[in-house]
Amino acid sequence: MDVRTICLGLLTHADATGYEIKKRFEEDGFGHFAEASFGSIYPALSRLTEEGLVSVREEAQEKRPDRKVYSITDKGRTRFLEALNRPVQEDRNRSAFAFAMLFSHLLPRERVHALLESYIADKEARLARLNAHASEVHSPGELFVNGLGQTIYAAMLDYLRAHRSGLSACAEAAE
Amino acid sequence: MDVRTICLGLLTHADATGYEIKKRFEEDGFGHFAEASFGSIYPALSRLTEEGLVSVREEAQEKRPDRKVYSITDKGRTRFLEALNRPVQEDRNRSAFAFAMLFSHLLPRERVHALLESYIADKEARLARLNAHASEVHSPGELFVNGLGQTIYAAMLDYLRAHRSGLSACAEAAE
DNA sequence: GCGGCCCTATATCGGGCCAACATAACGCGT
DNA sequence: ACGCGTTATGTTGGCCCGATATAGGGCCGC
Repeated sequence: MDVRTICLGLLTHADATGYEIKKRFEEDGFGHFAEASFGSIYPALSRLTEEGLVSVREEAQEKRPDRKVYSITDKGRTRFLEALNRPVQEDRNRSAFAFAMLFSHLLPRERVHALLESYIADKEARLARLNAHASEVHSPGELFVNGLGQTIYAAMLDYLRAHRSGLSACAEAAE
Repeated sequence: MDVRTICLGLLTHADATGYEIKKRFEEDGFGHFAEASFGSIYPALSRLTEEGLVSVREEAQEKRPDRKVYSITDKGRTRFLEALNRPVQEDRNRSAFAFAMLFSHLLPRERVHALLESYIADKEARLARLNAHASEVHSPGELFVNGLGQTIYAAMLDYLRAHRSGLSACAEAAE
């Protein structure tokens, strides 16, 4: 699932600029499963244009940089379907928080506590965002993925809240 | 949480070769939160050696490549603690499965079904591995992270099983 | 009214990281 | 005798991210 494919997917919904592609994933909360930085989106769109998988129209704006609005072409749609039918890669997750918790016995109690609390706050915010967005979801697939995300965050929050005090206590003893 | 830090962390537990570092994360099931490929582990260990954060002893084996067993140095432990006390990066998750499900209305019913079933089987296997490893866990931190992983997988499986038939039905209608 | 900050918007660059490949020998099954 | 899986190290091409650059607009406080 490279960034070019992610861009093609977004463009099957609606035309968009590179900036909008990035924002949409963040706002819709699908960032849990797929995201990309500007440093990969802009080159991806350039190359998709070269390959004829998307087309561009430049909308000159007064006193702002030109908007480059990208549209997916028929060739692009075909290529996207091919990508969807290739074997899917395994999930890749990386959590610096979880990694740090593996070494909680090496950390001061306050550090473990602060890490836990800010992690919980972050997950709460993400859950709320997904929940807020659930009503304006169109396709059954989006509803499914939104629900999956909410399920994961809710389960994590339950667990984190249930174990927050226990871990901090252990860290204290080892300090 | 770069690969050098991950390697240092593993080496606080026990000396290891590059090969063993990779295996340990896979076997222990912590691969959900942190993992690295050989293509980054070996260069990471070389550079850690240059920087004096780890030391190497070569164990020549007959008729096998030499094992290079790495040990963390005092300087390495200090550096690792510094890394643990720096602000943690946000989680990064990428799921080609979830991304594909966003476009289930573009896919044939059998494809959606096959994707779902193999995804469920994969998560079941990972949950089982975490569960099997829970008994041989030493530190409270590891127990916490193991439990967090199990919680996530269990919640995902509940959700996937509850919604597997619904999604396939929708894909059929759109085919 | 002006300095600071966030938002829109595009783009590049260094460096990190991965997948695939290369090498090499062993043991096990068939 | 052949292939396959496991131990073990390493390189390479290419993808991707984070930081940075550029640039004007709007808004808030002072």
